[in-house]
Amino acid sequence: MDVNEGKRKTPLGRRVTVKEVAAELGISPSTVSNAYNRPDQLSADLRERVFETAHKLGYTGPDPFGRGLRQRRANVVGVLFRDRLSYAFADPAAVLFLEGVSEAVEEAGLGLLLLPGGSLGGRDTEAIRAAAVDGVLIHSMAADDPLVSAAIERRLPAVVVDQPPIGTVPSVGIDDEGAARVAAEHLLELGHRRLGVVSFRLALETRSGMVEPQRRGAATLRPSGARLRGVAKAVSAAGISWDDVPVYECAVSSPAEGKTAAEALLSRDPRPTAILALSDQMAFGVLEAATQIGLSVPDDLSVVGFDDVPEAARSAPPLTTLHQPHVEKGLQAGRKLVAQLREEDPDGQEELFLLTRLVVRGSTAQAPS
Amino acid sequence: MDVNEGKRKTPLGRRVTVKEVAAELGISPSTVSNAYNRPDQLSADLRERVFETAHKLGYTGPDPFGRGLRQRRANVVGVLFRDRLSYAFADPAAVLFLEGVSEAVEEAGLGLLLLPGGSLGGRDTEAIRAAAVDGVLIHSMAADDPLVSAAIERRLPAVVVDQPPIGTVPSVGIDDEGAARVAAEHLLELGHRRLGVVSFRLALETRSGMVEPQRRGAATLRPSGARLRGVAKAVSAAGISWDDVPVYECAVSSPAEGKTAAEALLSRDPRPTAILALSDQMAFGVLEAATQIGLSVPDDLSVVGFDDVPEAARSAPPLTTLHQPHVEKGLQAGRKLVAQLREEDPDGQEELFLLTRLVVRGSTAQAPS
DNA sequence: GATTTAGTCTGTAACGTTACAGTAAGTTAT
DNA sequence: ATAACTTACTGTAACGTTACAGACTAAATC
Repeated sequence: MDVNEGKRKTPLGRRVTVKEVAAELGISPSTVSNAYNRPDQLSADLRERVFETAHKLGYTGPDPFGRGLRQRRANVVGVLFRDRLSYAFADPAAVLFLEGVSEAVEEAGLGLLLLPGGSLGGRDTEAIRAAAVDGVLIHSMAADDPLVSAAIERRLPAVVVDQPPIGTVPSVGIDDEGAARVAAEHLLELGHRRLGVVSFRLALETRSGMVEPQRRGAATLRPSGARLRGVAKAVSAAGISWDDVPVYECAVSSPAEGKTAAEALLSRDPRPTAILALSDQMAFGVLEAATQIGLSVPDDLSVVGFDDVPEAARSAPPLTTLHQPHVEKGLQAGRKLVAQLREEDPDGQEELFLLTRLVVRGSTAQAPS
Repeated sequence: MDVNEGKRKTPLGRRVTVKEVAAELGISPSTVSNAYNRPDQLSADLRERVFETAHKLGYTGPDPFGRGLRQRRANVVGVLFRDRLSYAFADPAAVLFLEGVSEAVEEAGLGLLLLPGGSLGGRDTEAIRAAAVDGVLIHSMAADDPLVSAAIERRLPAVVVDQPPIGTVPSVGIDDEGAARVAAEHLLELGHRRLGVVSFRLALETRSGMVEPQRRGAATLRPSGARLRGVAKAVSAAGISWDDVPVYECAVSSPAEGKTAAEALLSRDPRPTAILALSDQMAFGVLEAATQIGLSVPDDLSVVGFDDVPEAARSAPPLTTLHQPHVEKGLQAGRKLVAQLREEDPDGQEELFLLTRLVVRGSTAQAPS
């Protein structure tokens, strides 16, 4: 149960503290502390002697816990993920986001603490309550997630990503609706009239399968909900009934799920001539399904992805996809959080939108006549 | 400079503590603490009342710093990376490793703190010294890296990955030499006699370019050094002089660098008929270079990768590569560390080797005659 | 009726650090 | 010669928590 059953002693017995180093040198503990934290407060000579005796006694620098308690600061920012961490690492888009975040925290000299959203079902708020962090980045969580409330309650500086601002908590994201609309319009302009959509999760709870029209509007996860709205607007504008466009919801954004989704969509009659996937990962699964069924992409089937992960340029065929600046998103979110930590005056309320663009590659073509 | 210039007050003024909650209810602070940490130590009724008043006063649970100081435990494990964190996230192999680590820490209910190895040049040991962690995973660092010494000096439970055990610190890795030998033998068995090798970094300092024979043995980074040894043994056994096999060292393991490397190798006369890349990322760059030069893979050029990242199965052509259980590696390393945290009796000295295997796909074929 | 056991709750003393206010001596300016 | 700085160091009081040893009651056992 508990992580520490055994005895809790350092090999050498007791832990060495500033006090002991100070005693050994006949100076004040403050001076030892200053040797590590404010070199300008003592002579270079004494500082050197402090380090020497510290090393001799086995003191390895200020204890993080004592320092944290005193300074009320951890020099760490937390990132809160919707699902288990291992899911985040399996999602290239999330990884690119983290790449950007890590750039921001590194330039500020902070550490990066990853916090799991708990096993998919049970939302365990313990980790977020007990985390020693100065601020937190909330990544793509449902608006009604108890984890978000737990984070907000701690009144830590925070930034939310891919979701509307909450109270005074600023946000960073893209225009999901507009972007998806552009992607759909690309297919419509190529003459496709029978589309299929592969979406990822629409709400907190997990499910896979076809999405009935009445459920489409009720998404609590902003990205998928807004994107479906964008597609709906595009097809309606083209004179196609949105209710007639089949939408498949995947529980996780993976090639395997995307393949399952494509199999379901492509077995319908009439068969779609184009599939729009709301993530590249799922689009790769769509490509695989098409190949397996014997459909040629883009001749028999056009496929559009969303994200433009690096692999999209290398797939067979190269994927037409909606580019989203994932790294930049992480960088901006991280910087926004760091700014809050520094200035303590939240520029609040602010919502930052990053630009997207359609990248046309080899997976889309004119609709077959 | 400092992260906190401004005033450090909670919106509501002072921070609420267990003491205040206790005072409000006329009970002992210990009891309030117990309400959160040891529910069996008080009546369900009182516990409920504690939570109520806590909420009323704005107390959001035990402060992580105070708790950490008292318990001498953070419930967090750190992962130490060789380079900047953003580099780690850009490397799929490192990400898969993290996926495994996160699985291990989640099953133990711990957080995951990522620690940068500092900007490539300057090794900043500050982050590792000041990190509030219970243990640390040291990922693929050079044996002589000052960061490793800093970590070891703190006498934290630790596990090193892809590198020999240090003192009593156990390790997890693969048989790099044997694995690389298998990969090379595959090419030799296909009749290739003119090989080229694309390696990643051999030592702590960063450089790119051809590797002269005398430098090949002096690698301080275990994976690349051992793998080159494996290739050397394979080619020597086939009657080829290792000194005649061109080796190109890339500063980072990326497609772009791999492409540059391949361009250098393929412009040599006589041109290699097979290239062995020590990572899939670099192999993808080799494929790209070949296509651009007008060489067909595998007809004109065979390419072998190393890692078997998921994308290897989807590239054009699908990549023959040496499979390495990255996720498993992270999982085992994480579990080993957690075991140390729990039992405090390091099973020490232990070195765990995971199994690898060659996965033959479409990027290798018989040597052209 | 005496003794044990179990269930609740309490008081205090660390945990290791650094912010802050201050002292004492030396240096420079007026 | 006095005042005003500067440099180098000191002492103490928190920071917020929980481990630990016990105390008090009520119920169970002999």
